[in-house]
Amino acid sequence: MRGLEWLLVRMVIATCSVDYEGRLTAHLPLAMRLLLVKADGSVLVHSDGGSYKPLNWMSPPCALTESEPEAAEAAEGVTAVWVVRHTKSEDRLRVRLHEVLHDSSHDLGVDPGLVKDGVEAHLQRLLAEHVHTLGAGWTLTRREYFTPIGPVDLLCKDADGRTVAVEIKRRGEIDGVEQLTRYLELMNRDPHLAPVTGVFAAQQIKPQARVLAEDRGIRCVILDYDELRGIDASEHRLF
Amino acid sequence: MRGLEWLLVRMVIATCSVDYEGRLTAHLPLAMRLLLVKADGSVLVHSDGGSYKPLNWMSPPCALTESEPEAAEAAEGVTAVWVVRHTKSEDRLRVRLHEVLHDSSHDLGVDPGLVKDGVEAHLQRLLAEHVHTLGAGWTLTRREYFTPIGPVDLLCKDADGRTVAVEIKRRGEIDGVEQLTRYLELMNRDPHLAPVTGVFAAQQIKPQARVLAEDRGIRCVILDYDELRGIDASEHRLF
DNA sequence: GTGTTAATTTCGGCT
DNA sequence: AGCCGAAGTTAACAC
Repeated sequence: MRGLEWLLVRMVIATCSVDYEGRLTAHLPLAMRLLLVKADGSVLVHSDGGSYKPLNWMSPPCALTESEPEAAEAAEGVTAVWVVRHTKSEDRLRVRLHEVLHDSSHDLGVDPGLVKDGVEAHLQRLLAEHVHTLGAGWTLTRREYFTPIGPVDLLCKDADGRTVAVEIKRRGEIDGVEQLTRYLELMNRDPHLAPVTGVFAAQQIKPQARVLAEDRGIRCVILDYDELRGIDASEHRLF
Repeated sequence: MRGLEWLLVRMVIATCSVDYEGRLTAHLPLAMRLLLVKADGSVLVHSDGGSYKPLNWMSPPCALTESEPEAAEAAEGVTAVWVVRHTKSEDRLRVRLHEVLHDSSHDLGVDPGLVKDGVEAHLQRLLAEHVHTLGAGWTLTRREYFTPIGPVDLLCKDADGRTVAVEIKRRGEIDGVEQLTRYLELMNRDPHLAPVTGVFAAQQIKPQARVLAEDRGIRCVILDYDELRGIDASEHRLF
């Protein structure tokens, strides 16, 4: 039971080489690196640069086995060998440690978790409240209008009462255009709804997505999150 | 100049709260966490669980400023404040440190980098060399055959001289079928190319992707990377 | 549990 | 430098 274990993070600074075998094969030559072993057995191999992604890693659920090096390895300077095996798949990570400069463990306890704001769901809510930004006289029929193949983000009517399906993305790519196209095809088969036109609304629209959308008669609209949010200056400044 | 700096990784274990403002707004309540500061100024906030992704972070290029807490913060137990600003954008990360249990820095030096093998590019090269595995008498016309909406992985001719477009994926999902479908639609509009049929080739094909592909008359082929690579038994077993 | 979609995606390749 | 597609994507959410 995880609740009975110590929730420790282990930090090791050591020269090491790393081999991964699983969905692909990968190798890290001998160098000084930071090794993190989390409470759930997962292992992260970090260098001192790059982004948050480790050079190599093993995701939970997995288990670490620490063992003595074989004679041939010891002769090359290996002082310890870690083998991390994924519990469900055949993925394996092997870390050969040479010189260890630091090795400490710390109890972190449980984490309350991250609170987010400003993702796609918020864009949808904001645009639903300000649907007039899509055109004068536009009105909202429904948010999350359900079809057999999934929900249409917004169903609107323009000033002339024509039905418009709106697909909202933070970043507009080809996938989103395909998604909206499927909805439009389906809805235009329904004589109660047809004709339905489409709007592809996103904070950013990639050129290829725009070309595809406009080729299919779908209008592209760039959304400005701050503008939609309006001057809600009530929010306090953190910085 | 980065070359003149010490390439250090700093590891801090501390109770802290974290606020991020940038592409979204996010907050981490007060808890014990691991903070990593890399040589390029990037910061990672890790808990003791989850995957390799930090709870919160700042990607390079960025700069960290460590400062004293304001009086109100100090009264709440804050002992230090880190502000990490992204150099190119308005992204900001604020870490309020309370109790610090560990704080050490280590020189890692430069990393030789990761060597990968077995990704999609290799599959494409291998299948191009062994296009006969798709059918007796098949020949390769072109790799990366360009269309206005993107490159077709392989363009082949079958034993009867009919043109076939091959889409290669490591893992075959619906997106890949949609992609191939778009290519086929486009190419079949061109009287010089039409008729063109499709092959969806992947190491693994999800059932829904297979159904969609076959419903559209696209043949599905499972690729065996080891088989394509041949019996290169020279490679030694690591595990 | 399986499948689908979003992500502060990150990362590499190519134009 | 920007754009595009893959990733050992990971993670959240719906069914």
